[in-house]
Amino acid sequence: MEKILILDSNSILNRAFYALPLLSTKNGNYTNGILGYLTMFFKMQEEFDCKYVIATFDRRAKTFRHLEYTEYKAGRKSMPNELREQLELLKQILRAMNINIFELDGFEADDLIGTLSKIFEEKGFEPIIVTGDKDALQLCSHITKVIITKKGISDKEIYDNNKMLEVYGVTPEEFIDVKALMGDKSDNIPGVSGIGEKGAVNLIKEYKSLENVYENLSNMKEGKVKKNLIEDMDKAFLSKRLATINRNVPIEFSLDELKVYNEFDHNLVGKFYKEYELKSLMGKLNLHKESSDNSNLNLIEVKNLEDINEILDLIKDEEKILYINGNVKGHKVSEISFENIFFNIDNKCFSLNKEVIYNNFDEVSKIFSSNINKVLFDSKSIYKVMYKNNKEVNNVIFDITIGEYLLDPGKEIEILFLCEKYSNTYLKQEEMDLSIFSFPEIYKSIRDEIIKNEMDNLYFNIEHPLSFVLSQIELEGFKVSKETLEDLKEKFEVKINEYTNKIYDLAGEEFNINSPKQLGKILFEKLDLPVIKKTKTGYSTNAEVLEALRDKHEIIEEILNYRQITKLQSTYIIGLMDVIDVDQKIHTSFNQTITTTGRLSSTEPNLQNIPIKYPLGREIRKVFIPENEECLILSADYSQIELRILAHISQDEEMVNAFRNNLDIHKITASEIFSVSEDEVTESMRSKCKAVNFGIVYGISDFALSQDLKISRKEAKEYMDKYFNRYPGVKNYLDSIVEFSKEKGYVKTIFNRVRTIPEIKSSNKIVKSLGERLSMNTPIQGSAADIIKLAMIKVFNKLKERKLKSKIILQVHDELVLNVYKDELKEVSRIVKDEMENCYEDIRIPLTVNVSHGENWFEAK
DNA sequence: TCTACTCGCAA
DNA sequence: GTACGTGCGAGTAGA
Repeated sequence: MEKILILDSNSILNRAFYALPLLSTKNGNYTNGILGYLTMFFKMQEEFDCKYVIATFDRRAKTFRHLEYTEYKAGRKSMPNELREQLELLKQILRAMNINIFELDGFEADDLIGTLSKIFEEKGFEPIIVTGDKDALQLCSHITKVIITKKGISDKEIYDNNKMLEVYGVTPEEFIDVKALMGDKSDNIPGVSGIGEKGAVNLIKEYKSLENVYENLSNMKEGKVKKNLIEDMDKAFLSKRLATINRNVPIEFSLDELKVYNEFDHNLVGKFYKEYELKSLMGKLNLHKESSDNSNLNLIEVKNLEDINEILDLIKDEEKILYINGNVKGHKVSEISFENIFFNIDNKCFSLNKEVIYNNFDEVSKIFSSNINKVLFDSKSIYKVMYKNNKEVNNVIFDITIGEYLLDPGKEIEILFLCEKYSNTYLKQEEMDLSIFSFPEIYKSIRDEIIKNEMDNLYFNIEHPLSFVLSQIELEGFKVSKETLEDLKEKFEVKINEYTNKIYDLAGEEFNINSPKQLGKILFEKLDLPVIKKTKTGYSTNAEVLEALRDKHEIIEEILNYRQITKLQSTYIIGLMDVIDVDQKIHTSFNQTITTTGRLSSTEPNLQNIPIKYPLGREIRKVFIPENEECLILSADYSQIELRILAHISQDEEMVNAFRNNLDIHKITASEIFSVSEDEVTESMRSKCKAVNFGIVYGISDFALSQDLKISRKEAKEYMDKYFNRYPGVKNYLDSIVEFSKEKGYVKTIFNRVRTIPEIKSSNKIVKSLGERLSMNTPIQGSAADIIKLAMIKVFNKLKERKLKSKIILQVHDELVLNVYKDELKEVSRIVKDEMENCYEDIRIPLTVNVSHGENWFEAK
């Protein structure tokens, strides 16, 4: 029997939308509902392989049910904008996929489905109805199946006549009467009060129909049920009319008009998927013509010196571009090495495995040091592995990963995806090696897009050269003192034991203090302390909660101490010990393509979050020491760079003046806000203003500010309002940037770094205000990131130009750390300060940098 | 071994 | 009523 798939589209889309997180494309289109819908569709199609597919939709017009009963579906939430905008797009995609769309004013999708399934059953088809809604169960039969999707899109239940009898004990037709009795909250169908699913099913099982229930009312035993039935008789019959799906909707069509699924233009649909970034669906299409044709992509395996010489010969033509994809493995610097390398010159592609590479390393190196222009994927790794072996990499003109990052920051960069996005090549995971064939197209597309978006200065003068600088910083590393680490470890261990014993004592039993679950049990059940806050899974035991309980029980203080010191011990002491390389140094790894604002991030280890706030944690900085006795650690940090940038772009007169006169900005702000003279500003006033400034820089909400300052949300809001009153220029600027973001959907930094803000279009108030804060904060934080990156390059080049031995060894967002030779201290201090302060000259107010030095990172502050 | 969750560090 | 800057990492708990 020929199968036909009928999709209750509104229902499925709705389920998918709420089941998946709110995904959006870089252009700000929401796609989660569509993705879920299509994923589910492909699953069904794979299982049933139907010749025809029909998608039915509700229309916005009122239906006969609304005319009969004005309250029908009353109180139902209107569709959120994020979902509504996906409807039209879904229809477009479905049409392209040869899926037949049925919708009709005055009728719900259910009625169309009922009618269609009846017609097709009569024509000898086997209809398969897919919906998230149990209403449709009345439509199943011995032939027609109804599939109910469960738990979003992953699970399903298949119903036919027999399954209905098995599960409910009633036939599909009888199920209408069950609904008439029990009603339906979501459709606002009243039913009979006091009768739920169980009661309704039992009545219909016994009497077979609603009509029969009422005919036999007199035989029924007295009681609540009978009373309710009598009282709600009108409601019951009304409910039946509402719940009955109309299977005689006037639709006319002939089979020849129906489009046959699978005869659609897969490439056209592929374009839709590509545009809307539905990459997981790509594999469902038969675009694999290109990838199955990949047999014509002939990767030449390089086996020996002779083959390498062939490449060396080819790259003599310096008009050409050499594309390189080198996979580097290994975490520690001492362990990194090539896993393999792919070259593409003039569309001739070569692969080298690690044996070949290392057996002929000098020859292979010549390819990298040659004069031909090169395009790389993840240039930093290549620099690292080559420079570690004292080999050069010359004439790198582009790095695909960094380019893509600028076009679409905050998204993981995958080569297979880039092949799809920019060169229409669909490769499977195991065909990854063939991606080198797509490099020329990917490169040209990304480069052109960068130029088109006026990001060429940002790319070529900042991000591109920065990659090399970072590679050198990582290779240089930060020397650490194992002895100091060991000392701290022992010291902390003693304390941890003390705290642990005290806590066990006070709790009256031993338990795992590290487990919030177990700790919660002790605190809030055994010791009966008041519950301040809950998490998804139980009691909250975070610092804020413990702080509030401090006076309630001695144990709290001990737990806070325990937490503080175990954090230091495990994350920092043990954590750092694990990553010390054979040269007694720690080599962090900077990620240049992670953050949405343009900041760097640091991993293995993260050296950008070494403690400083509290004395005990700060001790850890003593571990970080100079390279040798001739050296010192030098730290240079920008003073208030974000606020200075805010003053610069907002042109707020007061703020600009404050910085021009190099005043204490938090203090000034406090005297403004609290209307007192500067001398009268108390420490508490100042710290409040500092928190407000902080909030603006990091885009926190009034809620977060109130948490920080331990004040009410209202008060927090008041501080912010006062702040904006005193700095009208700032207020103006922030308002205008939010306007800009709403209109364009993105914001930019001083150097044209772009971040799209899809959140700003959200109908969810929380998400939208998050979007507004991101719009305000990204230009500030991002511009600061731009500037320090520029400074890093300038300092690096200056040190190199002067042939100084001192080196940059770390960046912590607004701080550069250097290993300085004592005999170079004066010169290096001057260079660092000068280059950092003056790397961006178009700024209206001075950037100031504080430079200090010491025997370790602790002292250099 | 993997994932989800909670917690806490920095700029 | 909700859950409210980011990125990294440790640890527990459950599959």
